[in-house]
Amino acid sequence: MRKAATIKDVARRAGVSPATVSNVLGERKPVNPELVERVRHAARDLGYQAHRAASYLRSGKSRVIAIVVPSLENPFFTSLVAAVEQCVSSEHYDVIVTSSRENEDIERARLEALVPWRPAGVIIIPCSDAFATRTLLAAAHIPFVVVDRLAGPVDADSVAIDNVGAAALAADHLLSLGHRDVLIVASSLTLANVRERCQGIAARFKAAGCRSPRILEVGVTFDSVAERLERRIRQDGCPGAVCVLTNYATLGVLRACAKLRIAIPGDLSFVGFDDYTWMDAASPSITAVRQPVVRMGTEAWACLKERIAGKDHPPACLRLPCKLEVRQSTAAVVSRIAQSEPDKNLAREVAKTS
Amino acid sequence: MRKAATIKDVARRAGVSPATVSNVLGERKPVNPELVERVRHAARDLGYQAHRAASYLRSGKSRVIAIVVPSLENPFFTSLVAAVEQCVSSEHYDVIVTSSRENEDIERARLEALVPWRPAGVIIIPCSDAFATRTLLAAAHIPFVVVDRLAGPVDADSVAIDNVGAAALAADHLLSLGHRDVLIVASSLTLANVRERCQGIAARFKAAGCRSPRILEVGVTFDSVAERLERRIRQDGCPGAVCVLTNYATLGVLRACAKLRIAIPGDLSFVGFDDYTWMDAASPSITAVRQPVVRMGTEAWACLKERIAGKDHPPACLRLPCKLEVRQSTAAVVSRIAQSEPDKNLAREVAKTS
DNA sequence: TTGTAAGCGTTATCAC
DNA sequence: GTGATAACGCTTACAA
Repeated sequence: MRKAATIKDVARRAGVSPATVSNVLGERKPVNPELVERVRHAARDLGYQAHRAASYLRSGKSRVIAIVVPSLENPFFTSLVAAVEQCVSSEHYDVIVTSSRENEDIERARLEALVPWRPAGVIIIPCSDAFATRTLLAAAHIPFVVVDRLAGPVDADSVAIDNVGAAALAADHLLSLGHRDVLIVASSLTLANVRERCQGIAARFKAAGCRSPRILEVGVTFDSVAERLERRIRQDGCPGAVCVLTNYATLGVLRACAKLRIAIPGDLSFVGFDDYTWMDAASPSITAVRQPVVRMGTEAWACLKERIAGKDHPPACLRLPCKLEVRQSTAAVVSRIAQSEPDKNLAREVAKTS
Repeated sequence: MRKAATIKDVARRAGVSPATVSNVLGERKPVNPELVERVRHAARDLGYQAHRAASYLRSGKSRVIAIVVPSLENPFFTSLVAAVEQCVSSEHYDVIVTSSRENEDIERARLEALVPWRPAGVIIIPCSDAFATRTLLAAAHIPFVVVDRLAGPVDADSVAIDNVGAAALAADHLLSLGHRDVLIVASSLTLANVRERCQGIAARFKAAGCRSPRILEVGVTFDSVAERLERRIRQDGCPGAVCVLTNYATLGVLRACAKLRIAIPGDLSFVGFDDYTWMDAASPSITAVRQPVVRMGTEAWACLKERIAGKDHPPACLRLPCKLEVRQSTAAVVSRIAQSEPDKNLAREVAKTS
């Protein structure tokens, strides 16, 4: 038994034609119950499995979904992959996963490698708002859904969080605790979702009659976050609160605080972005905005499925609400002095710690 | 341009035969430079991309690697996926990813769905040592490499860490700090890798003339870990040190300690398993055994590639060394009393906290 | 209801 | 070096 059994082998063994085998196994056309039994039996005996490449080639239906994410080291993205994989596999599709490693050239190269598979559909988190690679998918007539990162109004199906609302949750929480001296820490303002989150915070502060928090851009790597935040705090002193708008930055802030011996929430109240298990286990546990990642995955798949089915409505544009998980890293402001005037003593002390 | 261009379209446009197009684009046979140019040009004009299903069907070479992991929510597994994806995609293979969600039935179902793709090879972390599903792969003559979880001597290529040595690193570290009262926390002793890690610790303690640490099994979910550890500490008091042998358990221990107000490393020294970014950012930062996950991925791919190439040597059995990252969560024992006799005061105080 | 035969897009074989 | 032609394993008209 060196080579795998083919449909002809099964047909011969069951004493029927290949077409009948196909009809039985694919449950396409009604077949005489007796033959069904014989075919099923023969298939089982031979361990027959239809060759997917062959059936796809003939039928034109591919049963493959590709998912492209900027990184497989970021739990937000892998959770999305997990969610999609679960939906999709329950409907007998398989998932090709690919990472662009936050690099547009890699994104393009990976997509070029995917197109020849002619997947039934693609779910993609582009590594930049420009999403220049969309032309590749459009040219190949492959339906796709954009998740998480998208610039303003897109003329394609998209699923993301309500960025403005998510950030507003964090802002309201800090405002209600009396914080006015807040620093926003975000990866890069070139991403529209980050800009929207900033707007969400600014709007709430404005509504509360406060000046907009300053923004610190810190890049996408863990190290750059910690380093730039550290430099900022050494220069300008420690703000009363930090609100992070991208998940990687959350860890960088914690490291910087640990290094500078800034107590959370004593010296600094802290709101993280994304909600991971470790945030609940950390001491103090971290208050954070939780993205509905599983729902994002299921909604993206729902969108995509419609397109695969050939539905031709105008682009869907889903914006999902987030939740704020309030934990121990945020506390009420105690003195009015500390909030209106950054603590110069701490700043000086911190500067010595080098 | 409703349908994608085929090789025939390119041939017609370049004024050559399909065979020549195939030879040019696949760089199989030497072709007249002038024709090469014409073919390349025509292909570019038409945006031609060879249909992978068709080429696979004819050539029998699939360029797909499947990777099966027990979970896509565990960073150790996703890092492995990331590592493999990077290796494999650089050699023009694509990756089908599938999660068994720690369930043998799902593992079987997913593998049954994969086999019809006839992937060139499979990299799998089985969800149990039994790895009953291996027969599926063997029957289909699909080469595979087992990673991380394997029971004793396997007659298949395997890549894992040196479990005994990894745990010994943790044991030596704790011993050198004067710890004798150590509690081992592990998911489940039904996994051979966990048993080996326990042995590694026991061996070092024996060599140091100490009694073997007790072992607490805590299951595979975050909640069960925290809950069972909490119960244990309330009953028996707080040990001088905890050594965790599975990555999920690391977080559970931290949560339990936070809840019981056990200070790390003041009351309890703590060694985690696996080394994630958050461990470095946590306060205190966490001493942990680091698995060489990227190397595990590259080695698994190297093994698999040999099998795909048809090499027929006896099964490779790679065991990679781990490193211990010493950080702030472990400290030397201060008083001799505290170490030989668990602190009953703490235990009593803790019991009140309910 | 079942069988026959064509053909999906590619690559391999073998003439030329 | 190049081009017909067949064949990969399957699905699907269409004929019986």
